[in-house]
Amino acid sequence: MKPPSEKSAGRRPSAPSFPPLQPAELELADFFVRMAGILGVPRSVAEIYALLYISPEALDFDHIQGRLGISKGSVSQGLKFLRDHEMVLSVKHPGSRRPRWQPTPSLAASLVALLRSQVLPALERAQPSLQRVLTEAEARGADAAVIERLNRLSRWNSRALELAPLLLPPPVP
Amino acid sequence: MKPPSEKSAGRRPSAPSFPPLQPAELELADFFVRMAGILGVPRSVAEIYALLYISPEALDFDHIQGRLGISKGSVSQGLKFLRDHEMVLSVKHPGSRRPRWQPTPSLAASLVALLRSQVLPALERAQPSLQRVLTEAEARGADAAVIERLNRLSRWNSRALELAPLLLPPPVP
DNA sequence: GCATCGGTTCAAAAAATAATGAAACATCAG
DNA sequence: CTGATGTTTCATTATTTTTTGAACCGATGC
Repeated sequence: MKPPSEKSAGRRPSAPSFPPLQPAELELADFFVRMAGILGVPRSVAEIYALLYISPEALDFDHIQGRLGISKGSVSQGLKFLRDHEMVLSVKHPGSRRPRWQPTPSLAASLVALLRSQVLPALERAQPSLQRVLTEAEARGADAAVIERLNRLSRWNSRALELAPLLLPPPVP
Repeated sequence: MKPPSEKSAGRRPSAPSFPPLQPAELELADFFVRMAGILGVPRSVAEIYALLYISPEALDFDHIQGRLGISKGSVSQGLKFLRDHEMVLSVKHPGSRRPRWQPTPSLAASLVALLRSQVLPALERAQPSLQRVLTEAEARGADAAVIERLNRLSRWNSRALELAPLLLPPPVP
């Protein structure tokens, strides 16, 4: 399916004056990249998260870019993604205009938010479709076993939809 | 992240003598494709599953290829994937040499098998890494908060590993 | 044997996704 | 206002993943 191309071990050049990732940092990044891969989150995003996760201090934009050796665009988009999913927080250091970033306290909550954003929309979009398919099948007097299958699927989906908001309460924006 | 290219709505030409997917079938296929997409399962695989799911009869290789209008290679690989993940069963119709395929009775079980195969290996590979990262951090007297984070992560991971076989019992092959 | 059926494999082509970086934009300080 | 700073946008490029199809392989029947 997706044997996620291992070879990217070769380090990219870091921007001037920022040290590249150290072995332990690399290893953690690797872990996050792999996990993120399961849900199709791009590596640059996972790397940013890993870096913030292992850093004692909140880091600003340039630090992130410099240490990971990735482009401005990637950092910007990566942070946007992480922000949107409530996986990072900005702290405003006094004396500097640039926000610094750190992971939100609860990784669990972050994962929940992420799943939520991935799965829920799919379930929602599916609901009317499944309904239609089912009705159509019944209308044309389709095979009983098939109708039963479709029924189960549709019930599943709507139950999941009902439950979702309870288990994964949406943030109050 | 992955706005899964909608445009593939244009139907591919079906092989001679097999009708293309009907609207209801298309709609169901769409649903499965979307769901599969979340876990990075390729569309051809999802389409095959959807077709079997909505068909009253088990279908053979040529039927699948013909109705979906995809290549032999894709059908072969797709069926292999579905077999490997215990999502389809072959029934041998008497009088014909070719196996016919149908979905396994429990979609839930299938999903579990799929998740299992995706998540478990990642957790396993991660365990020693996380351990190393943690030890290293402690050894060099890293920031206490970071050590705490890493600890939690590592504990999480190993707990998940312990639990996994209980929740998702491996098949007896 | 050897020809045909049923598929599988795998290198090459096509499609999808992610990363880059220059230009555009927004905000703040003066 | 105006210039500098800090970030976002987005067309282009690079990378990765998926699909294709022809060559190949292993039955099975003759």
